[in-house]
Amino acid sequence: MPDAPDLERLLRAAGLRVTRPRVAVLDAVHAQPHLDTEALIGATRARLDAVSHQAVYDVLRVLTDCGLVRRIQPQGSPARYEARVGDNHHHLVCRDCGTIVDVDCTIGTAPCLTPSDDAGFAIDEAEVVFWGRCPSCTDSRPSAPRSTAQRGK
Amino acid sequence: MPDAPDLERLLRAAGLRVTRPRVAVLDAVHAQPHLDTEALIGATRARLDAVSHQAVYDVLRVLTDCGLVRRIQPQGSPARYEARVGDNHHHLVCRDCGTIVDVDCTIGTAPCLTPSDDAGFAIDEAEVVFWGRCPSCTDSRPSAPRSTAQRGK
DNA sequence: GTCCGATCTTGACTTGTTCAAGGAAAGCCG
DNA sequence: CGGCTTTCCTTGAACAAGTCAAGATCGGAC
Repeated sequence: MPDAPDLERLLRAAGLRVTRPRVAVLDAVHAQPHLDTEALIGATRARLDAVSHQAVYDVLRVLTDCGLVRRIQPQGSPARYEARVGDNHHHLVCRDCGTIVDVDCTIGTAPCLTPSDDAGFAIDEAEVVFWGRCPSCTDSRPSAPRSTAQRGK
Repeated sequence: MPDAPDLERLLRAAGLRVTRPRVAVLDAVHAQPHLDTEALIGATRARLDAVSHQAVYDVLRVLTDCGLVRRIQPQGSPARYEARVGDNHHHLVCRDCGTIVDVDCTIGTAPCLTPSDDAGFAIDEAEVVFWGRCPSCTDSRPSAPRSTAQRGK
């Protein structure tokens, strides 16, 4: 996990100004992947006691736009962010508790799959989400109710 | 495309009461795939002049729960619905205008892919979204701004 | 050290969706 | 066909996530 100078370097390399909120948000995303915005606001405030939620939203947008973080948003979940970018990996999502786990892409380069018929589209990414039930949810409730993904609150 | 008696049969087969709103919503979803909720409310009202938005939300939830329609929700877009269910097909989404196109699954049976490492998950579905630019957007703006998917309003 | 423009704070506002209470209608039964 | 029960729909309010806008503040070039 990169330390503060590394993070600053990342920001500068992307042509962004280095500010305390940006470093803190970027650090939080590196520290814990797949957090939603609300959790990231909390994690950012733990690093830097006062930041507005708006600042976090802005920073996340900027970081996403310049490719320093990736935004993912499985159905039924608010936006989540992760720092693994550029390696085209995919995700496993638990239908019961909402847990997200990374999976490496089997193929390697983006887009790792190509559709049978591209309908004339210029495709640049294939996003894959594997839906299922994580080990602990499988154990606790062998056959759970079908519901849209709800994260354990 | 199924006609009214077919739709009623579908509802009954799923163990649901047949009501005018349900038939109308189901018909609308069959008629035009990939509409969002707001558009579906409009389409439903065209068939049946007064329906509350809440009824449409409820009906869509029920239809989704019993598998008569499928709910999809690409990043940055509100929920959309389609009547093709059970064939495990995937989607192509235009980053510029938000257009969604169906693509048949190359493999055939769900889950059509398996991750390199399933982390102990019991996986039942692999959802694939191909991101790119549709033919008309490619023509009009050879290199467009990167932005979260916005549908042309 | 100064200055300019990018960035953050504050606070209100949209949008998409859900909750809750009561009235209406579907379908069973006689 | 008419009543009864249960499910469904209407109305209206509430909620969550995210966005907009105006002004204060800070980063970094000079």
